[in-house]
Formats: sequence, structure tokens, C-alpha cells
Amino acid sequence: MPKVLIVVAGPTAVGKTDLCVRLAQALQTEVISADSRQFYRELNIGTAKPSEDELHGVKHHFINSHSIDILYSAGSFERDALALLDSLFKTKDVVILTGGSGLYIKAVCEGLDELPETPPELRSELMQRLETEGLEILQTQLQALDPVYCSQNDLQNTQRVVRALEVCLLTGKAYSSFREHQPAQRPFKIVQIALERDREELYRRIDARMDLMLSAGLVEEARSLLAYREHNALQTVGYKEVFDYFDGLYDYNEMVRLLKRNSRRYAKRQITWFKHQGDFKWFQANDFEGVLSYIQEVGSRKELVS
RNA sequence: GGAAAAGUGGCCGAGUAGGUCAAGGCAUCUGACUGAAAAUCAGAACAUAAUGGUUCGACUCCAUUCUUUUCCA
Repeated sequence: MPKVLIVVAGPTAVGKTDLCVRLAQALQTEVISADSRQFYRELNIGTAKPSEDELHGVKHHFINSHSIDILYSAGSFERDALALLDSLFKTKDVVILTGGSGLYIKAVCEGLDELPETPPELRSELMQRLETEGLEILQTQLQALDPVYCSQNDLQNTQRVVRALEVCLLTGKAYSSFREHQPAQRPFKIVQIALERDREELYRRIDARMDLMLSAGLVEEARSLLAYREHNALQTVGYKEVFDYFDGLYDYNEMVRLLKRNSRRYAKRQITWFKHQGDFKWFQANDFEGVLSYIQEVGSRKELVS
């Protein structure tokens, strides 16, 4: 029997959890979260992590699965999610993958090219050089090691320049030579769905949810995480702004304004990604019936509905 | 009713002793993105209140109108 992975993507606060819980109930299955922040145990309020109540007993994987100390990545997620899917598909015909982290979803659906992991020492060495020598020096070095990459990519993007250099230095080969961008074959069918909402309404929901987070104790949560503020996990909308508030960069009201604004911008970036990456079929976030019948149509009715 | 000051993009706000593209910030919009992705980076749109005058040339000077603020009544 063919196995089907249903991907439900969409911007933050659009209503993915609600819809996926209903879908999972209807399809008698479980959900894999593709959210690059919600798998951190120590982060709760600021990541809008769904509560037990909201999950209505539907099993969600990759929530609270990792400690804040580890350096997780899209590559690790691809590996772990595929392994999990393998075991879930032993008993399920359909599994749902949902989240707002586009690259993570892409990694599961299409796969990433084979690249070595970066040793943390190399990264910190390059970051050190970025600070002392400046971006230009790194650009020049990368130009020598991988002119192809340089001709095709934005060299103002420090993270990418560092990443490309890492691979070049690590392997002795050009980073671009690893980048094949060939979609991987998966032993299951994939149905990609994205949820949307009227922009104004989405922004209202984002603002309202931020107010909820604040009254739920976002500031206190951030205070308890201050020691980790340099960790990857906390380079995150919702915490950065509170940390800067602690530092006295601005007052409480300004913090709230920035929290909301940056969440809106984040949502916009997600929308851009899902519009242009992958092959998503878009639905209004409250159109559960539409989503369900689309899934049945695409995936062949008998196999999908129990 | 009288006097004074002021009217620059959605908001704030510079500026020109009249002369190529009217700064910047906020908000907005759009895009890129294969191991940091809630990250990182890139781009766009939008204004001189209105009308007339002076001038080769007006956002800048003058007049009128409208609006706002303050003061006096």
C-alpha cells in the first residue's frame, strides 16, 4: 500500500495546529512537527508551543524532543524525521508533517545534498575572523576557493559566506561542487498543502497571540533563559527582543511593538518561502473540508479514509 | 471676532540665502535562501495643502483660500 506524507505548511499563527489535529483525528494518524524552535524543551511560551489541551491527544513528534544545548540543524532533522517516518509507516498509511520551518520541510521532502557537518571549532574560528578581519577578507578567500559559488550567490550574506568557507576548508573542494539540488527519492508519496489567511487577519492574530504570550509570562520565561541567550535556540523572534529590553535598549512598550513587528516580518518571510519553494496547494486556514477532500482526491480515497 | 506661527509620503521628521535624484526613521510592500532557517541577506513604493503670481527656474519668495496650533478677546 502506498504511504502518504501530508505536509501542512504556512506562516506562524495561521492555524496549522488546529487544522492538523483535526486532520490527524480524521485520518487516525500522528503528526511530526517541523518547527525549528518547538523541539527545544526549555522554550515554551515564546515559541507558541501547543499545549496538551490543544493537541487533543494527537501524538506530536519533535516537540520537546531536544535540549537547548545541542546544535540541531536541517540536516539532522532530515535524518531523524526520515527514520521516524520509516517506523510510523509500519503502522500508518498516512502521516502529517507540519510546521513553519521551510528548510526543514524541504529537507524531508526533497533532501539536502551530502555535506559534511561543520565542527563547532571551525565555525567559531571563522566567526572570529569575520569579526577581526571583516567580511571582505572572507569574501576574497571564498572567491579563490569557490568562484562558482561567488558568482551565483549573495556575498553580503555573512552566514552563507561562512558556511561556504566551512565546507571548502573542511573538504578541500569547492562548496558549489556539492550542491546538486537533485530532489531525493522518497519511499512515500508527498502531498504539500499550505495554509493562508487574509494578511490583515493574520497580522491581527499574530498581535493578539503576542499579547497572550506576554500575559502568559514571556518576559519571565526569557529571564530564566538569559544564560543561554547566545545559543542558537535563542536567536529567535520573541526572545531577542526581550533580552534587549533587559539590556535597557528600550522600554516595555517598545519591546512589545518590536515583538509584534518582528513576528509579522517572520510570517511574511515564511509566506515568501512557501510561495516560491516546493509545490504547495494553498487553502484558507479554516477550510478543513477543502483540505480533507483535496487529500482524499490526491491520495486515492480508499487508502486514506478509515 | 482679532493676532501670531505652521502646513513636506500612512506617521514622525530634515532640507534648500530659489538651480541635477527632496535626507533619515517608523509603518507598509516585495524578493533571495541546501546543515544558524523564528537565522541571514537583498530590493521597492509613497510627499513639498490648494489656486494664482514673480522668475530662465519655486518645496523655498508674494497673494488668496483651506486646515491646524497657540495667544488675545
